[in-house]
Amino acid sequence: MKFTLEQTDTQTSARVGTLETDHGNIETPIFMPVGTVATVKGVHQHELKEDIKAQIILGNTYHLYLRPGTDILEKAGGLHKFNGWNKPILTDSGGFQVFSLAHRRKIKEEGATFASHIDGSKHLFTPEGVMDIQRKIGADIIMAFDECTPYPCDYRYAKRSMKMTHRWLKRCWDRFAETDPLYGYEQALFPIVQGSVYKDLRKQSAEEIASYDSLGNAIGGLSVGEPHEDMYEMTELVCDILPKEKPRYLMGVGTPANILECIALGIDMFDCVMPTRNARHGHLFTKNGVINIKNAKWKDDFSLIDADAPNPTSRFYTKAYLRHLFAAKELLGQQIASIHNLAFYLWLVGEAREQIKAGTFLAWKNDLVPKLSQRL
RNA sequence: GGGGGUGCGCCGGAGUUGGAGAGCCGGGCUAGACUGUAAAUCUAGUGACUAUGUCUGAAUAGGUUCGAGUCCUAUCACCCCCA
Repeated sequence: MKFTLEQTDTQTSARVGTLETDHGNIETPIFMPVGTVATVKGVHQHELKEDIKAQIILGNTYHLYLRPGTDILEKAGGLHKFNGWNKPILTDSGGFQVFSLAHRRKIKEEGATFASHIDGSKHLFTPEGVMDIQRKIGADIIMAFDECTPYPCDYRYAKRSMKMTHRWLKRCWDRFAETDPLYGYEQALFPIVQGSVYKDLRKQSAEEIASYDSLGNAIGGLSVGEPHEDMYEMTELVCDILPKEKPRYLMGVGTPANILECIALGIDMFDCVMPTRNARHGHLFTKNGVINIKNAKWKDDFSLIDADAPNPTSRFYTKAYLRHLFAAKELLGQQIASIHNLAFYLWLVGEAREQIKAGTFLAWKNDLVPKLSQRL
């Protein structure tokens, strides 16, 4: 795996690069659709490739380990073969589930014990075990096992948690180093910066993560409810410390505006459930603002969902039809909306890339950001 | 034509053995939320008005009663049985 930094913006810290993997190249900045349980909900792989233009998708270690289970994924020959997606995959480690399933788990130095959200069975996730599971799943990029701290989080807890995440990282790193990929292609382990919203902790953590000879680095523990200013401040601080020649992945972010602002701060990779989850709830993103397609005002609006969209699906169906599908609770509505939102997110990062290359990124971003949150 | 039954919110249920209702549960409708997915989920509102309150309201019109959605009479509508 190799990252080439091709260009850096002169007015901001935005970058253009290419990450080469054994499953193909990823042009950064990039947005990675989330496919927690081996599927980007409601979207076919061919739609991801042809309509949405996704270059890499996510899976989740915790969910895939519980179902279908690593034995099935090994028999299939890895997640790529199992779900038919032959481009790059990144798996999250289960660190986010330490946060989101907080009341179902206990954290110890050894690892985290979960009560399965499916059947209540108990499972111990250790840094070593999570590396082994991710070897079996076979993603191109795998994530260190961390604790994603909640917001708000008091300083003492944030500091103690961060230090444990660092110790867990060492254990992940060692296990990763002493094991090999199972399916004949390279895997890369990305460590994760923590430290909540505390500058000194973020600095310490970024320095610790930067000391590893990783192929890329991630920033976690943000977009958990903190003010946007805090998110941006922490991102900027951490980006200044992380090595420039390696890709930087901001985990779980975000809104279209968040993504543009964080590209400007030097982030190369993003993932978020927002485009897919909100799509299923009738919330569409466009470059002119957001549409709640369930609203009555769209019932006889026969204009296209997004006449300017780069993808065919958004230029094929009308708003009135899509609203009808949501009103009737027809599955196709959620599928169309998911394709639309993901295609918009991929357009957004692709256009950002072009604007950086052209030297017009800052003006373009500043013009677009206020429009993105307008309600249509 | 005769007999029996049922009528309250946009709809479907529940409930009301004369005593507190703008009112229980679903649905529908109208909005809102959603950031490394326990999420095709969750929350709120949904009689009117001059609106932190007031008024009207249990098919319609009367009656009995301190008090009626509940009892009585008539009418109307729907359902069932008989002819």
